[in-house]
Amino acid sequence: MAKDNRSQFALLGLLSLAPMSGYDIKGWIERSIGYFWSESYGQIYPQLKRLVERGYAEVRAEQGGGRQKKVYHLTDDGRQALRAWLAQPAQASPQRLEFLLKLFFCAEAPECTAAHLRQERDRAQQTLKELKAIERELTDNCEDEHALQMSLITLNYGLGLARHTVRWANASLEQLAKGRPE
Amino acid sequence: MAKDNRSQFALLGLLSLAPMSGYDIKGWIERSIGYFWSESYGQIYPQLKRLVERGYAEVRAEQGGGRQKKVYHLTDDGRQALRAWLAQPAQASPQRLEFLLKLFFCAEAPECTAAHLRQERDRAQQTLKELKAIERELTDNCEDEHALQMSLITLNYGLGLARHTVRWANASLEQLAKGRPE
DNA sequence: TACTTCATGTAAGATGTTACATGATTTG
DNA sequence: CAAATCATGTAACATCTTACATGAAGTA
Repeated sequence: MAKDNRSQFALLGLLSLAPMSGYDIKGWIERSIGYFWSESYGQIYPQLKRLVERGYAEVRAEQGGGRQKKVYHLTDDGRQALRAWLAQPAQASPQRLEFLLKLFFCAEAPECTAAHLRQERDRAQQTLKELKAIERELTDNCEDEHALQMSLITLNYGLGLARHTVRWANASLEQLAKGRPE
Repeated sequence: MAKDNRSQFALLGLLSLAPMSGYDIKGWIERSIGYFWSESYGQIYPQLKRLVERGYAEVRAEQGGGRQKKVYHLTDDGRQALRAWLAQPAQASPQRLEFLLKLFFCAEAPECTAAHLRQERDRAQQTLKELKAIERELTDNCEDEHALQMSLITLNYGLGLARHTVRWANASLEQLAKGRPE
């Protein structure tokens, strides 16, 4: 496993939950960790191929119903690799928050400030709704207790973040209104 | 300005605050927006060249003291381009939070969970310190009132996020301890 | 039949980091 | 004088998204 390649480990992790196809993986990501991780097909399919090359996964063709589908199963080596990665401390994730960048420079266009704040607040409120949907999905579909606990921990991070964003945006809008009554 | 190229606009924005060299820009970023944006020299220097090609900035050689230095000044066109970008709504920033990814999959290695939570808490506490330093730096060095207000708004986001992270990590650690007394 | 969803994949290009090369100036 | 900092840049590589190509199966 060359350098670090986080996509690879994201796939490994998903396969640790259940055998899946590339298409399944995309859907799973969106319905579970989409609020803090994403992968495109342009990553998924080539990386799955590499997992097989490295012996971390095996493919089995399945046609449960009719459509042909390549289901990837984690191997023991794959599980080992995942565990080794989990044992390493996480690298700091350099974030790039475009809305903050725009806000930071809004001294140059003060009339745009409120719109950015409102947009971000609305976005966070939307996220809040989606996270609650994910919460239901997880509590219903997850049989593994450990996995559920981990899901709820990560979910709580997202929920708290979204709430913080709403509060912050509202407070900033108020402050803005006070500072410039006109 | 081809597609969107956010690095380009980050540079434009920084030049709107003051004329700067590539080296200055790197330092400025670290000392002001580093907690939500970063650029490497590999981006900065080529992009500055492109800004000049597009007429958004002008270079003036300066040796105020001795070292030769290329100071980039924003042109009117550059300021226009920046304002046009600021008027557009910010795109959603797809985040990739590695520590959440690891936590999410920690059902596979439950013994690693607490370490990840602690690491992230410590990281957030460190960030908190740094943000307070940035706060001092800004309030002291910033003469433009608008710019200061924008800085404080973005800073408050960071402060709130860091505090949320600390609280969340501690709560999760507690929950973890309760759930598995051994 | 037409549209949507399921399903896999590739190619091109944008984006971004790391490591390296170079050398002047300042500080200890 | 040595080390750190100031200062600019490039090349190689890694990463990631977008758009496209293809086609089967289910649904209106």
